Amino acid sequence: MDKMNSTTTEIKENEFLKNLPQKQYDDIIQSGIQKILKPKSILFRQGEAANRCYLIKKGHLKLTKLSEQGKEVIIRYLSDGELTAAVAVLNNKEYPLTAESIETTEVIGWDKSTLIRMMKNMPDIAINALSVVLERLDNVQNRYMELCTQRVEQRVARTLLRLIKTSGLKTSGGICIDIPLSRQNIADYTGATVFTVSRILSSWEKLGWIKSEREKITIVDAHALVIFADKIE
Amino acid sequence: MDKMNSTTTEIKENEFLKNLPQKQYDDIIQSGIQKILKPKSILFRQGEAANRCYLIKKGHLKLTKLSEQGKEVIIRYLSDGELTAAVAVLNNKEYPLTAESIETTEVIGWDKSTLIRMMKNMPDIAINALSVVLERLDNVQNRYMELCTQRVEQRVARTLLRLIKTSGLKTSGGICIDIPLSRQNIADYTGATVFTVSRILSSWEKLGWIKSEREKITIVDAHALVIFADKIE
DNA sequence: ATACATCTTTGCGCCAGCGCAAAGATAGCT
DNA sequence: AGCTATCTTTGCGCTGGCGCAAAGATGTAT
Repeated sequence: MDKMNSTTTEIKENEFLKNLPQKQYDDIIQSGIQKILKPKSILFRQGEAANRCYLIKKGHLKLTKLSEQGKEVIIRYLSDGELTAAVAVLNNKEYPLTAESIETTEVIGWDKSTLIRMMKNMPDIAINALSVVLERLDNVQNRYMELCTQRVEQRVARTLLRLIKTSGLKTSGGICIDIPLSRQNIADYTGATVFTVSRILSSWEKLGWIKSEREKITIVDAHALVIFADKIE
Repeated sequence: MDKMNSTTTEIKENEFLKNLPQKQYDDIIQSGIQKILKPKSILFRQGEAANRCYLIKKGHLKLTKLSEQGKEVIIRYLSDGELTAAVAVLNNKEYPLTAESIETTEVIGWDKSTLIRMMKNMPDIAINALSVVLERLDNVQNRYMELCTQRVEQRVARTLLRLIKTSGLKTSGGICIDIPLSRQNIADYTGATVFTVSRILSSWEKLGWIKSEREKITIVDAHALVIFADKIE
């Protein structure tokens, strides 16, 4: 059992704190505030004044936005090494979305003045941050395009494949997605409804492509899913 | 007749080159390559090796992505003061999308080494760039949410209102969107089809909310459109 | 002027996916 | 063990918006 990684175009090659001398690295870690979140707790909430940005040391966060109709949309799942809420801090605004921990999650937070000071003293940090954010932008733009051009089935397939990359765990029965993931979550993430997602997953289970339990999905035949996701019709 | 601006939450408050001493400003401009694009010409194409990033001095760019099915999706319209393709340059990749000029457009381009050097010497540049990109990320995430939760009519309404902010021109008959904008463009931008967009605009024209000619739209009753865009049902 | 290309409109049929309802499955709590 | 809360599945009807076809409108080149 080991973490999946690499092999595809979406490798996590941008780390916020990469390429830094040990001394600077230590300094940065020191000047931040450590937090340990219990599962399912809120790190910050959409609409609150944004005073800190966070780096995930360990665990996973779910980023969601609430639409005016009160529907929750999942913008992204974040895992270790990723940065969030830089927007808000830099531009002195409200948090544009809500961040909730999935499991026990450790983060480091910096406030605006500290962040700015660090970036002015160590330009590499600003460059790294830029690189991380650009990667994220690219990701959302790709999903925006998919939402415009593909139908639900394909989007769900791609979503599962993406989740494998960040949270896949090899097991004897296939690759298991190592975070609790309900049908509703997938629906909120892909712009669909629970019902449709449930029907789709059921059909894939019948085909033997996946196995699923409550809030847990194991991909048995990833290849079949890849073919399906890339299928043009 | 004057350019619209401000009044709303989406003020363009992040400029790549703001807060810089004149000397540095001049230095930066000097080290870039000026280009003047004729209308409808390609600045860079999706998939090409990315060697430069660009700042728009004057004019408008249309950013599009081609889906695997060959459908064009409009990711964004950019206007003066905005930055593009930083992704590609920083991460040494291909351009993730195509940039095409709408009218005659002036840009300045920097290559990777120049950009990095500038950011290391003048951290404010990296911070500004970060701020610009974060603003863009926020924008796409909002539109992603809209695509997930709203129906075509509302998305089109919001799109027109957004375009007013960056490219609106007050005229006697209302606010005109000052770039050639076809039904197809709006469809590609909102994740809809030409037909649906055409029907929607026709109905609004009957209601007296807008007036339209070929590739040109004038908003007569912006207020009605705002009410409609915010309507929860 | 004429021809060609592109953009726009409208009718009509169709279906992917939603919405609701209701029942079954699974987990946590006392 | 039993109760409650949450998650999942499935049937069924409905519709927003797509897809196609075909005609009209507007702009551009020869």
